[in-house]
Parts: sequence; C-alpha cells; structure tokens
Amino acid sequence: MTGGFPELPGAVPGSVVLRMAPFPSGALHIGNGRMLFVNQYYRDRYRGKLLLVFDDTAGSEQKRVETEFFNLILGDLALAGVRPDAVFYKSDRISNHYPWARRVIEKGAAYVCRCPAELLRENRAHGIACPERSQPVDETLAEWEKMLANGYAEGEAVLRLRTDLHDPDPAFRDRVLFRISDVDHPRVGHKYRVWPLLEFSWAVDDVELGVTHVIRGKDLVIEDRMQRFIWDLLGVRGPPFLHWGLLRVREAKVAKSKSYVEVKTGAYDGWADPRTWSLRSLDRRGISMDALRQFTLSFGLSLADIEVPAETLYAENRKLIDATTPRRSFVADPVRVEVEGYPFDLSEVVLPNHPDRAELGTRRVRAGPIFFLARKDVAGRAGTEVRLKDLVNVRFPLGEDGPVPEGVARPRFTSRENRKLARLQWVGASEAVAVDLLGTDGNHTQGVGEASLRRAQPGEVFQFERVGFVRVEADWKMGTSPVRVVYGHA
RNA sequence: GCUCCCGUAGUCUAGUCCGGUCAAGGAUUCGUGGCCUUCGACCACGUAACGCGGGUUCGAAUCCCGCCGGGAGCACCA
Repeated sequence: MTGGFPELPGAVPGSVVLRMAPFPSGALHIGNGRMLFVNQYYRDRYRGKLLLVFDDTAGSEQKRVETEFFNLILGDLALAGVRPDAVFYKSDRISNHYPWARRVIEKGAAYVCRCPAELLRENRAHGIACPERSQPVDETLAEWEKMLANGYAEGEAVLRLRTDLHDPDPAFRDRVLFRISDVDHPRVGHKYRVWPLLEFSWAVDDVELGVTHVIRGKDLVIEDRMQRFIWDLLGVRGPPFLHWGLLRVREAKVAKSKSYVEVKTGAYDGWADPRTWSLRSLDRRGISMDALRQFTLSFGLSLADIEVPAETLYAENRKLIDATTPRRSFVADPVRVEVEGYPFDLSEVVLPNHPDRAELGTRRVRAGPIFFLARKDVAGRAGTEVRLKDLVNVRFPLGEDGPVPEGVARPRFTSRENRKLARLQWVGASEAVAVDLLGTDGNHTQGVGEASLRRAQPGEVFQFERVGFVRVEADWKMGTSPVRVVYGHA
C-alpha cells in the first residue's frame, strides 16, 4: 500500500546514514509525519542509521527556539515509534562551522558585507554588487575575525558567499552564510553571536556527521544547490539529495507557527488540541500512529504537491481499529422521554461489545421505561414508528411537529420484534452517565452514555454507535463525571 | 517578473528512466444492491483518469517540441 520509493542512489545496505532535522518551534504536526516516516522507512530498508539533528540555530522572531520544544519533539518521535539512532543539537556544533567558513574565505569565495538587510535584498534582486564584494581575501579574513570578536552589532555585518550576481535564479545570488544574532539561546545562551544559516550549517554537518543521503521536503531544493556549491568549492564530497513534495491535509490548516500563537495564548488546549493537527492531537483522538504511518507512506516520495482529505487517514485508521473496538451507546444533546406501555420485563438487556466479534464479550445495559434520546433523532418523528436499537419499537404520537420539549413527547411501545425501522440510539435514564465529547473543532458537546462507560480505562478507544470513534482522555480519572472523551472520526 | 518542481478518475497512487504484456492496476470517496439490530464493518456491482496540441514510431501514459494549469523559492527563518 506504499507509494513509490526509489532506491537511494549508491546506497550500501548497512552503511546508510540518514538525518531528520526538525526546527524546535512547536509540536510535530501531521505534515511533519512525512519527515519521520519516510526517513524511518529508508533507514529500515537499508538497515542504516537515522540521526535526529535539532536544527536549533538562532531562528527568528517568527521561528524561535524554546526549551520545552526539545522534549516535546522527542516525545512526538517516541509517540510515532520513530527511534533515532543518535541525537544532535546544532547549537552544540556552532564552533565546528567556523573553520569551514575560513576555508571558504581563503578560497576567495566569500566576503563580509555590511549593507543593511534591505539594501542587500534590493541589490540582489537587481544583480547589483555591494562595494564590499571585491574585498580582498586578507581583508575578509580580518573582517571575519572582527565579526567573531564582537566587533559588530547584530545585523551590522554578514558573511556572504560569492556566487554569480547574474545567476538566473535570484535566490541564488550571493547568499548569506553567517549572521550576527544576540538571541539568548535556550541551550547555549549567549555563547555564540555569529550563527550559520541553514544551508551552510548543513554543508558542514551533513559531511561531519557522515550523512550518506539527505531526504527532505522540496521547499529546501535551493539549499541542495548551495550545499553542492560549497562542497565543490572546497573539494568535498557530499551526499545526494531526495525530496518529497508538499503534503496538505485538507481539514488541517497545517501551520506550526500559527498553532504556536494559539497554544501560547491559551486559545488552544495545549499542543494536543485537535485544532493543531499535531501528532499528539491525533493520538488523543484515537488515531493510531500505524495508521498515520501507512497513510503517509502511501504517498511515496512523489515531488507533486498534494492535498488529501483527512477521510483517507480515517479510512486507514478504521481498518486498523474497527475489529477490536468495543461499541457503546451515547446520546448527544439528550431529551428525556418516557415510553408508555414499556414492558416491565425488559429492564435490562445484554448487548455484545462488537456486532461481529463475540470474543470481545458482552455488557449489561439497563433500559426503560425512561430514556434519553438525541434531540435531533426525535425531531420530526411525530406520527412515526421507530426502533430503539437492540430493544423495542415505539411510536411517537401525532402532534405539532418541531423540537420536542423535554419530557413531553411520550412515545408508545408498539412491539418487540426486529422490524425495518429507523434505529435510534438510546440510553436508559436510570443509569446514564454524563459524557463530555471534545470535537475536532475544539468545541465540547454534552451528552449521556451507558453505565459501562463509568468503568472505561483512560485512553481506551470506543465506537459510539452511529456517532463515531472516540478515545477516553488519558488524564480522565476513572469513575469521575463526566466521562471525558475526544472525537476521532466516523 | 525570475528560478526550480509537478500535472494519471472526486482524492491519493502504480506504471514514465529502459515505448508494445496498460482497451491503464490499487486505495479512498461516491452511487446501487446484499447482510448484520449502527449512519460503522463486511460482501457484490457500478461511475470515473493518462492537462491540451503537434511530432517521432508499425506502436506513445511512457520519447521530442510547443502551450496551458498548479505549487514552491527569490529572508541577516528553518
């Protein structure tokens, strides 16, 4: 069921080294799953090693590194079942990059530019050289030392690569290699002021860490060219690159930085809020990581940008959990009704936990004569006969249509035999337990469920019949009311 | 605008490198029917695709050219 995964060029089984490099600015979301599972897939296929390298350089206003995210991401990996063979932090390796910078400068391929960022950008767009571009090597070396020796303030100077100002791709013209940042880094504080930018740092680390193949999103293709440029310049041999295209889940406006604000301000219920579409939010909803892996791998390594409905993921999950998930009765927005003429001997029924799986056992459910029914199930039923699922048939009296006020509609018992009637979910009023259902949209729905839910295990997954799969909150204390569950999918 | 990437059914994908076995396979969605006391599962059936136009060839989803459409990049972010 996996999509296409080509051979890694020149891969030798047993000696492949892969790396994945999340930026620690939030919990991993559904899109990041691709990074995890694709790398894991190749690691396993070639019995290689997979490194986790936190890409925690200085960042920016929009993307800032925070301490809590390291463990958050480590936790996400554990959750996803992706075990890295080693963990590195870019911030530990900054000084490793300086000798490389020196080599580039000595090749005459870089210069220290003191243009303001805007001017730099402007000039790049028009292919105009900054005055410093013709800087001789020894002067660049001196300026570089000055940068390292705190001779410049943040933003005052950068080290730029000399490529070709008329390169057809404006993005490739004299890119910045190092910049100065006074950020207080959560791991290394103010130890470094001169920070490498992504492409240079990888030009160094992919080689120093012995990475044999780089597999990353295609938003990073220009970095391939940069890395190769630097390697060619230095006569170094670097790994080949492979990419996957953009993956969007239609329902998920996947933007980690966006969730960041909502989580920080408390608008969201933490990183596991269903609206984040984070890995942990999917787990919270009872979506298995195996389903997510299969879903993700089904797209192969295609470079095409794709948008997939979440239903595809749900279908994958359903296949995995349906056969083993117990059924339970739940009624949202309940209306209390009493059935007239309800048979006295039917105060309790034994129902199977799964319609097709006898081995999942049964449970006893109290019934009648007073029930909770869903308001939307009852609306407009006047004059019609329906079946209370697994129980009896009743007829709603003829009357004015519309919403049924609580306790007013008094359906009348008609018969017991199983007939082809609309089936309504019910919960016997004598034993109903309050249930709080958290929806995918972050809203809570109150309802009632059958008594056996009181004995649910935290984290247990159920199918609420005619509603969908739900998972009991892991931090719910057994026996407390209401039973807190999270909606997964239909 | 410039650079790069991508176009197979509603959606995703196999096939494209090395043209014939592809009157295009799979998954999902949707529709119909069956079955089980769920609107879920399962079973059966069905709808539905090679972006367009040229060219090469006995033969093109596959090779070439042009066009059109979509996406990403053009940060002192990653």
